[in-house]
Amino acid sequence: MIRIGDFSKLSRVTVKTLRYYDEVGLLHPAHVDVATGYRFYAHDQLPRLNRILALKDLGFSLEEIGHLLADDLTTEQMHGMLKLRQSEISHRVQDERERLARVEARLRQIEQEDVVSKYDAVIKKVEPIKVAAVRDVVPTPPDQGRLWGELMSHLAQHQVQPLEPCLSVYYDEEYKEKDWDIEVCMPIEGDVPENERVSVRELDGVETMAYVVHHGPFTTIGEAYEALMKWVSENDYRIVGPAREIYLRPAKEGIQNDPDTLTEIQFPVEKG
Amino acid sequence: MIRIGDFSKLSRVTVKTLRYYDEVGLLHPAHVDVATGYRFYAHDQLPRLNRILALKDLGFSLEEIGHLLADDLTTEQMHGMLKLRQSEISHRVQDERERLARVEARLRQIEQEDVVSKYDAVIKKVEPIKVAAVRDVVPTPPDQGRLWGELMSHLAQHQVQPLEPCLSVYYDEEYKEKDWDIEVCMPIEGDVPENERVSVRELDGVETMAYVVHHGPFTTIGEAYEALMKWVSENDYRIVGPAREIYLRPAKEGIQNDPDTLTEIQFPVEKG
DNA sequence: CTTGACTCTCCTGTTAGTGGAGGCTGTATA
DNA sequence: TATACAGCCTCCACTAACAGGAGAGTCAAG
Repeated sequence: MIRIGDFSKLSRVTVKTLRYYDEVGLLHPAHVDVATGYRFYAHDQLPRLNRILALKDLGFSLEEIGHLLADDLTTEQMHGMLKLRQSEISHRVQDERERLARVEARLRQIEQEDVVSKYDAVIKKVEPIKVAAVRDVVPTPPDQGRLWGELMSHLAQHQVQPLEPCLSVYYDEEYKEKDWDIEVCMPIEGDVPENERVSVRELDGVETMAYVVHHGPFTTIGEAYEALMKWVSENDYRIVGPAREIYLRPAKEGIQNDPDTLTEIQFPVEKG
Repeated sequence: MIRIGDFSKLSRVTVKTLRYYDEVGLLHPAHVDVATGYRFYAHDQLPRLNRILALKDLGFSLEEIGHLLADDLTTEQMHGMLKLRQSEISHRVQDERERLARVEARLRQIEQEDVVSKYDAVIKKVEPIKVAAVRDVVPTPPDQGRLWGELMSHLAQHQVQPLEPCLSVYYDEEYKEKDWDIEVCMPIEGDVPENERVSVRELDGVETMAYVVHHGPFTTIGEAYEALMKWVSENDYRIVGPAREIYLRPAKEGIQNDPDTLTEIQFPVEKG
């Protein structure tokens, strides 16, 4: 019979941990003195403790270890648990490696430009969203105001309450000097009749959407695009769909340099 | 002014999380109604929230993010934090990859032998330990009994209380049919005079000691050695020192096949 | 006025233990 | 034999970053 302190030295497991394993039922002492509550361990409990340590080392939780030890499972079951563990760990490895790549991209950015970017790119998931939309080719982005006029008057005409926030989709794949293919969208609930100018449809949901939020006048929105595109390429993503601009707080009617607008720029992306 | 639910939809951050960030001081709402306690956010709080998400994505804790946002730090400080993060993450990646290798080694073992080994190899750290020892070449391991006799009588002669557990060190690098170079060791406290047979010294501590515990008669201890050596090679370690046998519960005087002995077998190892 | 959606605070639970307070127990020494 | 002290006990609080839920108050629409 070995007292807890000696068993702790023998096994190199702290006394606290041994008591905890007793409490959660992983390893009860061979004998407990009823009068004093002292725990006494037997030598032959060491193999069990070592099995616990080995399984912990493989990444199993204490609860899983409890089942593994209690259920006396078959080789196939053990095999299955290990397979599961394997896939979980390799996912974690993958995640951490991507995180590492992001950190390194940030480091490179700081080293090259010696300044911390004001833009923070993040990935999120975007749900599908029902919108009323007008799509057309306009000379320059500010000219989309005309499309907004069309869309809003159509909605007003049918007494549909638009939801917040509105957005535009930019379909051109490369940069253009003029003639932009733009769709202006208003999220709606319920139904609105379509016509030859106004369509009603669902914008696709996107699993991995990279985005930044631009705070400032529209005239400097190019910086946000630049920052986001740089982040996308440095983090080994590629753009797989049209960009969106979400007008979180739009400019006052037609004022192009309202200094207090808030615009989210989104790119659907995929790894590689 | 945006209510918490809408701000949650806008940012794709749960209401619970927003309340938590308020509580820990990461992001207080722009305004809180004193009467109702309702939180109201402003559009221009989104960039800050996105910065929080981006930093979280890089692996910073919320506490670190708090400092990063509050202290308005220099480029060099940011650089330093990122470097630290980089090294932490790459360590984690390394750890997880080693864990993955261990899981895969177990899987291979199950697939090849279709049976779950009764031995569980684990790595632990071993502290230096002061011992009295007798080292000599003996024909076969069971002949070390003679050395034990010498050692014990010396200790008894000087009235030194031996500590538990005793151990042997096996110095031969390759397997031998006969003539084993063995040192028998008794941990002691305090001082004992040496003589030409008995030395007193410190056994080295070992950072990474691989070990298994053998439960059963000495005659089958070969299986434990085999299992440990297999584990060592499968997990890409190599043996970098003499093996030790720790007699956790020794056999009754000279009985080679006491079925209830407990022996720990240790190999100092290194990665690669 | 009622309904239902939204919000509030407060409490508990999550992992695998660690740290500490306050109080027994067992042994060695004076 | 008294006492010091190491070792042991239980119970409680704490960790990170929230999630889930109870019970109660708030708001706008019908």
